[in-house]
Amino acid sequence: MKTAERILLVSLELFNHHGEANVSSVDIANELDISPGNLYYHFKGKEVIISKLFKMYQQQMDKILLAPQTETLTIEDFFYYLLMIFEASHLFRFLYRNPAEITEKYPQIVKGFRKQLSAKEKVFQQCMKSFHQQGILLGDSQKQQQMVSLIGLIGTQAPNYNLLLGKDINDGAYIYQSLSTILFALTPYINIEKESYIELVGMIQQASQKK
Amino acid sequence: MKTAERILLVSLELFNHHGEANVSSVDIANELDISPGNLYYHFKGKEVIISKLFKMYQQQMDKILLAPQTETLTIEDFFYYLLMIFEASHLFRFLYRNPAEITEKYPQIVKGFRKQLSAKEKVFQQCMKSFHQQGILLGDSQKQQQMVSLIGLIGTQAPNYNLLLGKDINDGAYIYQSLSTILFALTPYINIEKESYIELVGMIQQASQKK
DNA sequence: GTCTATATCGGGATAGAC
DNA sequence: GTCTATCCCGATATAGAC
Repeated sequence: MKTAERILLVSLELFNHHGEANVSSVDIANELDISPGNLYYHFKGKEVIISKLFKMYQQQMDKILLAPQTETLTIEDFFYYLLMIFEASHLFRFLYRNPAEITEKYPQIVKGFRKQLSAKEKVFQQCMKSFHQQGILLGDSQKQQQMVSLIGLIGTQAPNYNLLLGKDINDGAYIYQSLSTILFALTPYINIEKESYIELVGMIQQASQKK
Repeated sequence: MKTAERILLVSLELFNHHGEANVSSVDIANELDISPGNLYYHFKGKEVIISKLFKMYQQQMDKILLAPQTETLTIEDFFYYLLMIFEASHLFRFLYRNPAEITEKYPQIVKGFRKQLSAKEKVFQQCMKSFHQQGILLGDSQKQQQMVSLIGLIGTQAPNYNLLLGKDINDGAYIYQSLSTILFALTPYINIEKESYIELVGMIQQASQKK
């Protein structure tokens, strides 16, 4: 593997586990057993590394967000879809660990970050709308909007909340909890057959054990 | 006002607005028009300042959490109660801006922080239980637990989510949204008369305009 | 591409005069 | 209590040899 690629992977690993602010360029170089000078030959500072990592994240997410939005979207589809989004975000979870600092320190990525967030919310909105049109979802557009916000909040902040509670988030177990919580909030508003509901719960549990 | 007190107030202000990590001891001294040396005479470093601020927060919160938990707690009581908690947290919002870093950097306060969090969850649990016993709340204990977690997540992470969306959180408008979201999630599970519901929504709106 | 050595900068922290 | 001056240290960044 090329050095540049190794730098990116190791940086991602270290950022995810210790937080971007707690990892210096020297730390990265040490982990790779290369000199800081060499690191700087490939990437002129942490900023460039992070920009690159963000682009990688963006590419992955763009693919997921472009997943076909059929008019006959099922609840199961939607949760599978959420799972994919959450798993992709988990791989780049350092970006969500401290959004305030990251966006202040690296203003270049703020725009992309916000754009992606609103893209996600838009997709969620479309899903809700589709459910509503199919008669699956009860509740006016205001309720739908609230559901979308709640999904956004849970999806982006669940890792931080778990960190706050002192839990280790590296295994990604919180993803399963997030999906459960969303299902909990959504259930009263949807028409879903009991067996479909049970199947969905099963799917979520299965996903959690895959790790 | 004594210098020590002024230091605490100004520090809190700066931390809340710019984030603890972005405010150096020199920044604090400059804002107060005193020398860094003088600052260190009163508080030996940022750590001591933050410990003190956290204690102040803890005292405020302890008072609120000790509020009498009657067996006839109403939904309105509960939301008023949440409002008090959220407002107190808002005054010390820097503590929630980057929990991961704060707890790593200042291990002394971690214990207190977690203890307080679990105290809050415990109180929420009692409230849910009370509602259940009064026949106000539907749902088994698992649902109740999920509700408690959701309230915890919203209560602690809503500011960060709004920061992520690029909103200014200093006016505290997100508090109103948080209460609305919690009401949105709770409503399907509670027996509440239409007029009580409307009154509650009114209370929340009123609180938001108080600022 | 990779190394060593070094420069720079900012924040944290202290000594000693007033 | 408050100031100035200074030190220490870690992180960023670069120059130049190999």
